[in-house]
Amino acid sequence: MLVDVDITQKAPVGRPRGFDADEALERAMLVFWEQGYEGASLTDLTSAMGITRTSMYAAFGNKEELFRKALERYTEGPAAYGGWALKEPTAREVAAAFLAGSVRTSTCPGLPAGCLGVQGSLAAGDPGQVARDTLTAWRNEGCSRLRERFQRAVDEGDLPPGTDPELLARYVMTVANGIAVQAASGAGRDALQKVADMALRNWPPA
Amino acid sequence: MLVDVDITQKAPVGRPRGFDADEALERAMLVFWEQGYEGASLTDLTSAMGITRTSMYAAFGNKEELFRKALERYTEGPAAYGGWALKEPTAREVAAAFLAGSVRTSTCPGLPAGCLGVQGSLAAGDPGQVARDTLTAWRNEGCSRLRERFQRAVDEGDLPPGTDPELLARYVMTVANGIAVQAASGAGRDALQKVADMALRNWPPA
DNA sequence: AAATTTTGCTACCGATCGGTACTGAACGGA
DNA sequence: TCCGTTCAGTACCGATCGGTAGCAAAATTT
Repeated sequence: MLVDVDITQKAPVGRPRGFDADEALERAMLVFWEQGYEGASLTDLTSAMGITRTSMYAAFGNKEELFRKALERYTEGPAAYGGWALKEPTAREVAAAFLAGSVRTSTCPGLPAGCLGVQGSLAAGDPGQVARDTLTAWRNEGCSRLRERFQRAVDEGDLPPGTDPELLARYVMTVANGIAVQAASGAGRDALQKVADMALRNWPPA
Repeated sequence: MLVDVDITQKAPVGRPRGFDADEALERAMLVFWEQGYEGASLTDLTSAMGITRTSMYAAFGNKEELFRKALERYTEGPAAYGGWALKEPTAREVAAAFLAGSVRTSTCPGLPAGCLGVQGSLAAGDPGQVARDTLTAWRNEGCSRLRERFQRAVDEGDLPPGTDPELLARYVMTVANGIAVQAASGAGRDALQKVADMALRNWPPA
């Protein structure tokens, strides 16, 4: 059996889709962010995306897949501060950048308050457990990235020997998660940045 | 028009209810805690409560009222540590007791992980906005209680003059909320207690 | 121009949602 | 004992849930 591999990526036979899939995904992400997985109905989603149910299923699979892809977009978009923070030179700057990014994204004007990775689905009934588990894994993944980064900082002498990277990572992630909840409760950016500053006042010295 | 006022409270005419309303409410609270407001269907709730839909509506009103009453029970039960913590003699002990209580309740074996006041409803669609607002008010109420307590601590000299009680309260509540999210993500009691300890290492001296 | 493929649309699927009408039985007060 | 009230249970309400079938129009390939 011969298979034609599309090298030029220019030959999608048939009528091309009439909407921007990226922008549609962006809209879906915002709805999930604001209303959570269970609270976002297909009607909410598709009307925000500007497409019909048929087009949505053809382009994204189903609601769970749409959520997964929206989370990926969230990770590379509003939550990209997580990856950037890991590149800071010192552990303390990593933590500060991570918390500052969390504050900024959770309180961004024009965007939903809080964090999709937290309020997307913390507790759910049967039909929403896949989404819930996906988000749990997402948060724990972030925690692991921080831990690895702090472990490196210990190895490099950036953090005092004997420092527990696991604890530090959990601590930073806990504060970030709390910031997200507080933002969803209506807390403002300045107040939360002060909280983030306070959370770093006891950081291990270099 | 004459009205008979029931002074003895011993004359409920008609057939008495055949179930323990308190225990039924307890069961409902657990379902809301585990699955959230939107994720808990009436079928889930009533089958856990061991009563029929009719009895539930007669005894508690509707789903929103049931949730409100379940939250009250949660406040006086698993979340009673909040009230106890305020009675500690010093601000630092208040904060420590609050966070320790948050860790214990969020990771109690046999109970759902996390905090009903957080994961009950952080983001919701239209039908769940009342529950969401109720929880937001509940969390902000807790924040206010802490602020008042810390204000008193400042007035009494327990905290250094110039200390910002609002910031302290927000800080403690943020960490507690983060602990709840972490517990819902599977974090264990010991790990979270270490996080709570770390969060208090920079507490203002007395 | 023919062939192919996806579009956008309506209408619909079975299942479940929160909530209620109706019924017969069980209980208390008179 | 009889009346009045509330019980628990079933069956059902309209609405909405996530997901699809079928179709004519549109757009790209060959």
